[in-house]
Amino acid sequence: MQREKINYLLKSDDFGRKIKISGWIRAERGNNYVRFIGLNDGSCLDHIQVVADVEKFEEALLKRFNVGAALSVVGTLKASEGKGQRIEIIADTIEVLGDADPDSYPIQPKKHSLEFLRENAHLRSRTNTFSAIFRVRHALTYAVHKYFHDNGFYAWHSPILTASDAEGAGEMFRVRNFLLEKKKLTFGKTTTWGGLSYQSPTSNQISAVYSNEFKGLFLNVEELIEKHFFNKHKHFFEGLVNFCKQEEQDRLINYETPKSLLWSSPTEIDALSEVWKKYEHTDKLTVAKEINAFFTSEQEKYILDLLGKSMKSNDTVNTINFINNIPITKLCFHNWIPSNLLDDNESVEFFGRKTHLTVSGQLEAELGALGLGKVYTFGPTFRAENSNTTRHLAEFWMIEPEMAFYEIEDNMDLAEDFLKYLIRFALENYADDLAFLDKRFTEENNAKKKEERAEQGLLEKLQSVIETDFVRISYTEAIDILLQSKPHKKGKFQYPVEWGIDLQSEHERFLVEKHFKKPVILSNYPRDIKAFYMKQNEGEEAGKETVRAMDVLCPGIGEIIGGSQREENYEKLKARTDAMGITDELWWYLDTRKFGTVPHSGFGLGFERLVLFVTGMSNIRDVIPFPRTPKNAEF
RNA sequence: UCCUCAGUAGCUCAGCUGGUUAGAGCAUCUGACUGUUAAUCAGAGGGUCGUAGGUUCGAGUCCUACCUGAGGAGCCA
Repeated sequence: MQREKINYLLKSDDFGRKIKISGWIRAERGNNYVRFIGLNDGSCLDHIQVVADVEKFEEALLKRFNVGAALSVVGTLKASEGKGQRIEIIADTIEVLGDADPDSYPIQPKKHSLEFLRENAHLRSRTNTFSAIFRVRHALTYAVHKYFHDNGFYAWHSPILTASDAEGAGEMFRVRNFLLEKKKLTFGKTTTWGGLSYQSPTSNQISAVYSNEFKGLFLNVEELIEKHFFNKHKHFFEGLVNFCKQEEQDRLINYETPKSLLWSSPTEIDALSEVWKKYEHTDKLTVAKEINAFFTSEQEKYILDLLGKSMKSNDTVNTINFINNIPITKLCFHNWIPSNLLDDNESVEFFGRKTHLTVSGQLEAELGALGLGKVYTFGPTFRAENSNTTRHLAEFWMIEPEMAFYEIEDNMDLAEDFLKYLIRFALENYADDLAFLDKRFTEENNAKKKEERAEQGLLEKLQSVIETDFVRISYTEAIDILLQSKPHKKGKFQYPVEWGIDLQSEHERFLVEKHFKKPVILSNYPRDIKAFYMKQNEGEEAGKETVRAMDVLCPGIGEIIGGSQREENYEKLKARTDAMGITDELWWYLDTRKFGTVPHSGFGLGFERLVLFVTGMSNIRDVIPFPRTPKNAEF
């Protein structure tokens, strides 16, 4: 028998028909005679009510109908006898596909905090709110592709791994193959070497070290050695020294095999421990000398020479050299020193050069547009910024259309039309989910303090966005408005307003939420606060040069789109890349201006910010299934 | 990374200027109830008060450090 979807059944009315459904129990009530089970299969927001006559089922089976369990039900579709739902299913047979122990299943049939559900992100798609959010997210995903396809764009897969770090869009994640590190010891755990166990530092301890004792990351070697090598991890150090002593380089690099060889001589450990005890409270140079005496071979001398040198020096370079020159310390120290300080050696790079995770596919998208006419990318992007806000993620999805023969005004037209289309698509196709989110939004909003409340409901807001024209003003006009605004005159802005500043979020919020009360497109920003590739306006007085940038700001979430017309003039662009010292690296980008250059434009839309806007959620971590933020990559 | 706030039962939270045996609602378990709708009623179990130090005769409460979370800022999408 074929399983039917609940969203379909809830709309049907051919009563008396035998059907089969499967889903998860969302609600369960009843008495000694009859049980009511709310079953949801994710196909829609509502669940369908399954009615089970107690006498038809074994007591042992009935006991397994707990919230969260998965059932497969065969029964008859009927008009409901009770109030609250139109139809229900009188069950003939019920099979428990998967039990959910009520003692340990975390999702209860009650309202959970978003924080709690975030920590249980693997199960949160089983809740009303999150299933609605993710269905809307799907709607928007689909609408993006549909819009572009219908409007003559081609999907363009720009690379995720990139050697260019010139986009200027924030910190990047380094991509490495870690062939060496793969062999390193296990850290943050108790490691047993030759019958002795060592508590190695955890990453938390290490970051604590960086944030406090070594602020700024300029490691004072003496301190490092003293505090961490000796004091805190002396056992580890003892092992380290011994390890250096015994292992040849090849062995070190092929670390997996020789574990059994590591501690062949317990007397050496004892001897070293004695040395250690003697000098525990004396200065480290004495310790170094004493250790020096302990070593005899040429290799040992070499190590000690380096150790001694770096102990006397304060600078990072020497530390790194020291660490890199002793294979085992290199392996160990990779846990203690940010990897970007180590191994800028191209020979160990997988791609033969430094590579990163992309922060933007724009530069490559331009290459596509300057051949295919109109292209768009829709893929993941990565920012290594330590940002902890409700609108930033380390991994997020970005949509970047890029169009040849588009001036800045065409770009704005597209951005506005595109946004409206996406919202309209969601409203038309996922009305139930949005109605639910609207209700939720209103409840949340009413719980807020009066001055923080949004004036419009969610649906009302979305409707107004698709019906009204976005405000379009220049940066200069925006500054004028701000200068004449009440908060500025009363000194309420925390940051001063003057031509040339980058607008702070308090300024943007004032423009969008207080002054215009609708989406605003700002354009023509000062050149000096924008990226190198933006087209420079002509005939402007010195010090007041602007570029054809545009930002679309939306109420509640701020900047949702950032874009520009691109500089298509080879000389002007080269002047900017020269100034930044990236001309050589970007030869291929400049080539597009050398051969058949044309005016072109594009923008980037942060997909999660769009989902935030449409769902009315307030934290970006709740609109992506598994958010990545600093210190969080669970799931 | 900075600022502010928070961390007490499975969840949400109360716990006053330090003072005897740390509480409530929901959830769970047991029992009652012929159609429930966040079911209802009666009872039971459930806690290293984020971690480590410190002050004190005495710390959930005060101090210090760290960890984690939230909100705001910066960076941006």
